[in-house]
Amino acid sequence: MDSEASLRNERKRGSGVKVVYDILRDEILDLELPPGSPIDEVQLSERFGMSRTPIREALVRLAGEGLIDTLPNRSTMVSQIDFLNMHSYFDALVLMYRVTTQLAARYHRPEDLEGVRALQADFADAVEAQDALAMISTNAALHLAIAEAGRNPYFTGLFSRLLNEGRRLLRLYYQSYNDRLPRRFVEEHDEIIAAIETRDTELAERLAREHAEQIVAQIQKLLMRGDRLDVSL
Amino acid sequence: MDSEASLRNERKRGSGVKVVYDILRDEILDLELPPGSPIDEVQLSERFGMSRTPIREALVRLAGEGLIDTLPNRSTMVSQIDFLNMHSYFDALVLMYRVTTQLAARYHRPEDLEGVRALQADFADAVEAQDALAMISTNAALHLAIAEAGRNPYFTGLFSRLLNEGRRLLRLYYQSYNDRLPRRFVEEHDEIIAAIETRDTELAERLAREHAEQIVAQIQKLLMRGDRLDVSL
DNA sequence: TGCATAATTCTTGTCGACAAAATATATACA
DNA sequence: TGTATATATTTTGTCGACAAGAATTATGCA
Repeated sequence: MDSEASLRNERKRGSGVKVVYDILRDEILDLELPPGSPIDEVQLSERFGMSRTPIREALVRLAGEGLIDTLPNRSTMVSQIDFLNMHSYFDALVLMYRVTTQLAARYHRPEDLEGVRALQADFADAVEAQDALAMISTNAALHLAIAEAGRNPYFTGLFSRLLNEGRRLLRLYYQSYNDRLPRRFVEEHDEIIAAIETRDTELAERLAREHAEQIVAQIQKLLMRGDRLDVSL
Repeated sequence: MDSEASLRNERKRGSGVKVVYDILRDEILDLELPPGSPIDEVQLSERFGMSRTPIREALVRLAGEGLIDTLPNRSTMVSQIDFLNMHSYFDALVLMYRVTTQLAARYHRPEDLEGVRALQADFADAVEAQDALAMISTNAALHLAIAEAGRNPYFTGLFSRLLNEGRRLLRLYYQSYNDRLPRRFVEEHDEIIAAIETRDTELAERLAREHAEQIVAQIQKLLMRGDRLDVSL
């Protein structure tokens, strides 16, 4: 348990908050810290072997991204997944898929596509291996790389946040995620990348929309089945 | 200057960071702290009469929203306005105008429009009074109220951030902003509100787009004229 | 026993201090 | 005089401590 605390003295000055932030962020997105988990500052400070000050700064950052909720003067906990307003999430997700892909078709440079193709290969591997967790993260990385080729930091920022939310959401269901459908996603990705390469903005946008709607429909189907893990609303 | 510091003892526990955050945020958006201004923690702690700890947490929040840039172990300063990638900003702004207005037409409740109309009246007053600063802020408040009637926090959040950026940007030019054109904006607002009320999503979206493009063209014209204040790129 | 109040424990927000980086200044040497 | 090294100063990141609120437990009273 003190594998992290033992880094106490070999840590570079100023890296403290970033370490805590990165680790907690991953644990939240991977549901190792499920929604509603209490966040105890002193416990964290013991775990990471540092004082509460850098811990707190990391928590402020996490709160800024909506990953934790802080009640003033009272406890702070991992934020809930809002199943009631899910359509807001899907609307935003689909729109960001569309617009980032379209902008990528317009503004990408050839060298951008190398990275994108590498990530698409990773995604294909994950699908082939039926590794749902890897699928989730490689899919997010792929689409984020496409978004970055579109070179609009405002859209990329929101999209990144939405994909993270999705990572948390999908993690809820990843057991039921290994049917044959994802294989279609690989082909869809290939078509999207081709449309980007030929700078066909209209086609890229349309394919991205269809792709996004596929994904949303898939998630909604999972949501409807109600075989989700026991996590409070 | 110690009018803020004198609140030392009458301040409620926990309100410190919020006070500092709000004040600094306003000062940055109003260009009282122009881009590039150095942020000195000890100076702020003296000014607000509190220790550096709450100051720092406020700065972390500001950095999270991109309003200040923090070089590790080195100085932190008010973030620059990125004139080179302005088109990214305009793209995002126009899209958020469109989508939030469209969603408002779909999802608003009648009582939402009361608030919207009140803010539109404020905007009309500001235009009538040729008060450019008030125009900027009332216009932002109006469109944000419309966005909130659309009930998608992801879009509202991004839009809010963009409108803030715009507030900072327009503040650069507000002297040259008092020609006759804004009067058209009042009428356009009225049309948009009417379209929302009749739940004509398509019309609302189209009007919002035209409105946004008007505004963007107006800003770009100001940018091109080059008569901007002396602020470093 | 049930409920309201008081005492106690825990957690959070803030503070002052200190040490590591970085910056500025001074000194040495060519 | 100019450059390089050493010293001093400033600024930032972190720490341990403490006090205010909230949560919890204990106590008193009907």
